[in-house]
Amino acid sequence: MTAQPEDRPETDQTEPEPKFRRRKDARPDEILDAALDLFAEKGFDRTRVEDIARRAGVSKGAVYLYFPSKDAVIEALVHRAVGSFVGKMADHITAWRGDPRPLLIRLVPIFVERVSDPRVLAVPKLIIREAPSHPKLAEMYREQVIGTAFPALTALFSQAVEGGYIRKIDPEMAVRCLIGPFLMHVMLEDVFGIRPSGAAPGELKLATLLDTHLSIFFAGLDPDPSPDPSPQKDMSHG
Amino acid sequence: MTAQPEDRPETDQTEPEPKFRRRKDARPDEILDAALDLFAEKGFDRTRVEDIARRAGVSKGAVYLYFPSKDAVIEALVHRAVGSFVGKMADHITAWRGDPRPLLIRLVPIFVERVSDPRVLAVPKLIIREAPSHPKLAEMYREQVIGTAFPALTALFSQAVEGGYIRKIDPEMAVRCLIGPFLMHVMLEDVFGIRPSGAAPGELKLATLLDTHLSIFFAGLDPDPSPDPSPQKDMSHG
Amino acid sequence: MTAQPEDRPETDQTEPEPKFRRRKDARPDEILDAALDLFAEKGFDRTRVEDIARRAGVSKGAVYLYFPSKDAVIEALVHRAVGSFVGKMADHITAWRGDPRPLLIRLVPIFVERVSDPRVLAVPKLIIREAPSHPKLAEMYREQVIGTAFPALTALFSQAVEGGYIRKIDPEMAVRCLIGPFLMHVMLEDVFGIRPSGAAPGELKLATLLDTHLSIFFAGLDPDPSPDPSPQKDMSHG
Amino acid sequence: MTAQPEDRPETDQTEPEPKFRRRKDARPDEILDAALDLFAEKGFDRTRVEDIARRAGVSKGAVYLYFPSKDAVIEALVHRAVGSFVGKMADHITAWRGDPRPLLIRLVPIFVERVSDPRVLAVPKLIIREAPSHPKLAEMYREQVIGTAFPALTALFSQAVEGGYIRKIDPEMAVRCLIGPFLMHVMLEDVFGIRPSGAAPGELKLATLLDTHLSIFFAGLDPDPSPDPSPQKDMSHG
DNA sequence: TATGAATGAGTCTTCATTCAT
DNA sequence: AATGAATGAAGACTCATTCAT
Repeated sequence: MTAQPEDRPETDQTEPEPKFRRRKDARPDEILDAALDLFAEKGFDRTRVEDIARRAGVSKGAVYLYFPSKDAVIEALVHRAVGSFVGKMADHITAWRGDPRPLLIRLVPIFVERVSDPRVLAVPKLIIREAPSHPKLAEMYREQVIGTAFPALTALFSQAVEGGYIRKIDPEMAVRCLIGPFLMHVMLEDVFGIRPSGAAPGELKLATLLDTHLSIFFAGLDPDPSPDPSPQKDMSHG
Repeated sequence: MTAQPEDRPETDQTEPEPKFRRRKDARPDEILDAALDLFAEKGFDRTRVEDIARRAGVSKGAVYLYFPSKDAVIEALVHRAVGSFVGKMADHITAWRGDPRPLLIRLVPIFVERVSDPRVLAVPKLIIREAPSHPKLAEMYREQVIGTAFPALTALFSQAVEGGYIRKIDPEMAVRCLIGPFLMHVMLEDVFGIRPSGAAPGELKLATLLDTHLSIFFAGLDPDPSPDPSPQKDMSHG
Repeated sequence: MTAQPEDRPETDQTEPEPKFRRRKDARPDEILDAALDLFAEKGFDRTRVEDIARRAGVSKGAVYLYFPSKDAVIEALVHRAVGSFVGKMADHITAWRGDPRPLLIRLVPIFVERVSDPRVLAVPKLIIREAPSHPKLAEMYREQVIGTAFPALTALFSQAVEGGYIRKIDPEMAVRCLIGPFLMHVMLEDVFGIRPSGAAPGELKLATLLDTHLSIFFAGLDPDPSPDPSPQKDMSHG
Repeated sequence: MTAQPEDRPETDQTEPEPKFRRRKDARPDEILDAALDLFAEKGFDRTRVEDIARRAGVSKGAVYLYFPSKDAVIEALVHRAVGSFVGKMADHITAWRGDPRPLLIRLVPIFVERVSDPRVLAVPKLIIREAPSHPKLAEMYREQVIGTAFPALTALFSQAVEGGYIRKIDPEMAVRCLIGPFLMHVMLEDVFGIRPSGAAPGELKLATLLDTHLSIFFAGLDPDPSPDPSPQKDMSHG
């Protein structure tokens, strides 16, 4: 998942005129940044093109200089967000053989760090909201992001089950179990403003979630000790 | 979470006039049902009051006979959905002492069955989408549903950790790990149309997820055996 | 060529409420009348939908209750105008055999009387102006009006030439010679405000044109007497 | 009626710098040519200044270097078109005494040849269309062209009637009868794409019209022979 | 109660015109 | 002289809401 809006400011530093900057090439990104903020805040339909323009520091008409329509703005937003990040991660995952946990222990923190950037997280959150009215968005994201990451993870679990490295579980479902807690965590904050006790507004404490989740998930993946006659695990409950 | 719109038609049978103005008092619910379908399909902003009216089989003006505004419709929708279900469940959870797994193994399937009803699931999905433009909705849902269920589950894990029934994990995060996979599963279907291989459109295969998830999650909750060899687990719970 | 907007006012007299008249069926025509006036006055592009609405005594939105778009208004205008008048005239013309002059001396005044109604004349004038931006309009008029009348007149002259009733002229061109003077007359007034000396603004003095034109045109049609001295003209027709 | 835009390119050959800023003073004319094409094709309102600029091969801003506004462009167009042609013709006409036919048989073909140039014809066609929104245009054309030509022709017929050279007709109307067929012919092609059978698209076959029209019109002008058997017509003039 | 015609505020989009470069 | 990015006023169209019937 996504955008690197932080890259642009640096190039601006060298610009001689900070006032009337006709930085034709920077404008689209500035507009997208403004749009992302507003869409995340009020939703696509409640955001006026003029709002986007104002926040980007340009006039209403300028938006149409770079994007043919309001719909094109949100589409460009998603397009910009789907970078090579997921592809690279998927490659690593696909190449892996054996117990997935050593790989995940390295990769999940990278993923977590990435989604810790509100701007990065904003895109999938936006897609979740606008999917019914903008199927194109969901389609793009599915093709470029979900469709790359999920099959890779599914294959990872699949070969691990076959190799006996982990418990016999449905690989597709395991992927949902791996990622789900992060989604839950993020949505709880985004939709209801519910944060872990002690977290400041906007603070996600993803590290705590990561620790808790992986400690449970990884332990839960251990192969069933049945070939081992000693009954050290007691499942005799309800 | 929750309407049972299918219940109403039966009660209508007892009405004396089945021809004229039948189900007079059912109108609001019919309108809400129509609205729910449309909001789920196209989102709140893209649904016209006239669409709702048409689908409910009434005139545009009739909607305003029962609801003062379009916003009131979506609010009533959420209001109707938050019944006593969650409260009852929360009571059970709060009363529980000891290993949470025996309780969860009973409760989770009930929860799963409930969210298997598309109409029930439609409400939280709607809230997720409309939250930024309708904070009231999220607020209601947080107060009545999330705010009841999550603290109860948190307390459940909390006492279990304290009692040594499960691994030492952050209880708030554990709740996210418990529910997250279901959210992930549902959103994958809803937003991207991604279903487990072999599932028909609309089919959720929640049972498979439930099996996989709980087998991992429950095993993952086992107290770490190494630092604490003595099985001090107390099974005396109610 | 053709609306009869004058028919409606009479039916209104019987209406009980002159104020809030929800005469759903009269509205479209009122809107078309307003639109015709304004289009004729300022052109299609310079006329705002709100102008039309105001002149028709309704709100902007009401226009969209009856017409899906501004384009649809001008199209409906032309559609309404192409009535059966031309068809009936064309039938008479087509049925005629022999010297065309006795027929024309009856028909042309009827045509002239018809185009004396400013509302009737407004439509072809509008089409002339909007043809490049609304090819559909020109197409409709060509199919229903021009394409009916001109071929009929061409055939009329054609058979007259063959029968030796008139001079050997190109029938297609003769039609242009028959109608052209009226077009010239009308455009002179419409475009440049040039009227015959002594005519009041808006007054067309079509009768004078008719007299002059037909006296010249009819005399001009006489078969050339020199090569053929015998008056073989056959006046025995319907 | 009249521009000769084709004249300019030749004069450019004498320019010393064919590479840089060639035809500097030709720019306005190039812009007008581009504008004329586009106005004729899509109408004034549907033509964007940028379209004109692009077709003229200059930037949008350049148009404003030569013309203060879009309206000024169309006005310049008409201004450029009203040359001395009409004036000279009118002088000839005004000077004439006696039967107008010998004069017309010479002049009408010249007029016809002139309007055979699409660029020349484009201007009056444009005026017809834009008259309601640009009264200034019609005014200019009326003053310079119509107001010169029509009175001259009217006087021509007037003196001919008085001298007994032609039938007693209304001179003003006779002018309409003389020019009308050409207008009809041209509009039929322009508005409805209706051409004489056998004519290629854009081909006007004005010669055929001219033959037909003048043969009828001239014969039609003959003084009524009945009351006066003696052929008093005097054709002896230059 | 119920209807649906009517309203008009709100928003996207276009484009003539300006102006820094 | 020339460019084209930028502006913002203007206008088509939508739709929540009202209200006469």
